[in-house]
Amino acid sequence: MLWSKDFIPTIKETPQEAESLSHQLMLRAGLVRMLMAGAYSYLPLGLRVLNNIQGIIRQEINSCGASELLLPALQPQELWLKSGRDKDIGDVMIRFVDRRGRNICLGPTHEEVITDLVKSHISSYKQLPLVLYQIQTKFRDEIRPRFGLIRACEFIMKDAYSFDIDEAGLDKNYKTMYDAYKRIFKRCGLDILTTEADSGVMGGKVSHEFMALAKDGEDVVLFCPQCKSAKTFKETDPQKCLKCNTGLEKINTIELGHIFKLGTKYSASLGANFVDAKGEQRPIIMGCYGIGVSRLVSAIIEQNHDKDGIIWPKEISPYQVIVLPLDTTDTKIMDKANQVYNELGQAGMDVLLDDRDERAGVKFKDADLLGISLQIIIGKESLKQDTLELKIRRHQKKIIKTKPEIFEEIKEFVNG
RNA sequence: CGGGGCGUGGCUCAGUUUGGCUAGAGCGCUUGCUUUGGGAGCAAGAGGCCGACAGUUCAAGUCUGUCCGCCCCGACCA
Repeated sequence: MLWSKDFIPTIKETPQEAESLSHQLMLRAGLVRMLMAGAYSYLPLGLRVLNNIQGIIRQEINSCGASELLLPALQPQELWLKSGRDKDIGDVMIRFVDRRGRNICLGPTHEEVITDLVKSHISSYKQLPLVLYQIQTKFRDEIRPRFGLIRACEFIMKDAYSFDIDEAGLDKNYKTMYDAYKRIFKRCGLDILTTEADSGVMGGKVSHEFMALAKDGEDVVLFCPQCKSAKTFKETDPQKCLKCNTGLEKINTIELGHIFKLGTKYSASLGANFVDAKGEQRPIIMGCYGIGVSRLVSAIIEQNHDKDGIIWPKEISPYQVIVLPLDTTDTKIMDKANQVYNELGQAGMDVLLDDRDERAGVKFKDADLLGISLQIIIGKESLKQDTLELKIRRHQKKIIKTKPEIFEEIKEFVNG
């Protein structure tokens, strides 16, 4: 992609509307723009990041034997009355009456909808277990949207649901999902803690949260430096670890994922039963597994940045390489830049060419701000010596070698 | 919803305390010349009903009231 044809509005100064660091960098790097509090437009670069995150999630969740589907955001409120959650969810759910007088809501989550769907097509233990998931936009009229994408009223969630004949099956799916979550967050370059958590509105007995350490995070978690374990406490705060008696530390985190053993809460209330081997009707045993996909973008930035801007983990980087010709009026430099750009593209790389007629300083600053993993700098020097200059954004390390050698370095970086 | 802060060209802000006549700066944008490896220099331009409405006054960006919007702290959550 050519920068001049793309839409990457970078901002030099810190926007007044943003206080938290990830929010500031997202705006400055041209990833998102606010439409109103809690609702954001994803610009081309932001969408690329989002797609990369979703790609990782799909790979890992598919490998758990789950099938992706897509449920409607529009839901009948009736389902929520049946499940008994209508009152619990309260005003967080966006409700309206359509022209036919039906009471509709915009889905804040989809346990009811998926249970209703599965109910009419699953009738035998032979059809179970089943794991379904979707990546979809959720709507919640949050009491206070804040920190940009961290708490938005419209956000993207990956929500998976497991259906089993017994607790043992649920335990197995739960563990599989738990392990997949660990892999997902690792590939996203995130340092996370898992905590035993309160199930809240979701219901069920057991749940775990996946928390990213972040200075600007809104969730305070109690962490035991000895056991490396953490717990969220809603009311009473113990001073010391219950296992080893070490003093607990309070740390700020962002909740990225939450998984629940739901049991029969939804299957029982909505009548999702199956016939077991003995011919008896029993409610399906369910689990649900959420990841805040758009929230991940913020968390990744919180954990991967320096004073100059974002440093994307390589699988997340909106482009793998950015090529910086330092003088667009010099045809030799531009020829070389175009050549490198084309060859990298032919080699299957995602490449951005900064073909703007800007001074070198502007290009360096913007490239560092965007945080694309690799930069190829083409100026008079590299032209004279017939070499290429590669800069790795994470350590700002510069490598000057011949073109084939640099291409080899890039390959190694991407695959290594 | 309760508490606090803010609202002035696209962006960051000054000016508001103590009302005063054509509303400013820097960045960005347009044109020209010069520059060209870490957000260039000079020159000439374009761009504003000072968040909205109502009031006080000879006079309101500035004072009063109401409303709207955004940010931060609390309950909620991925």
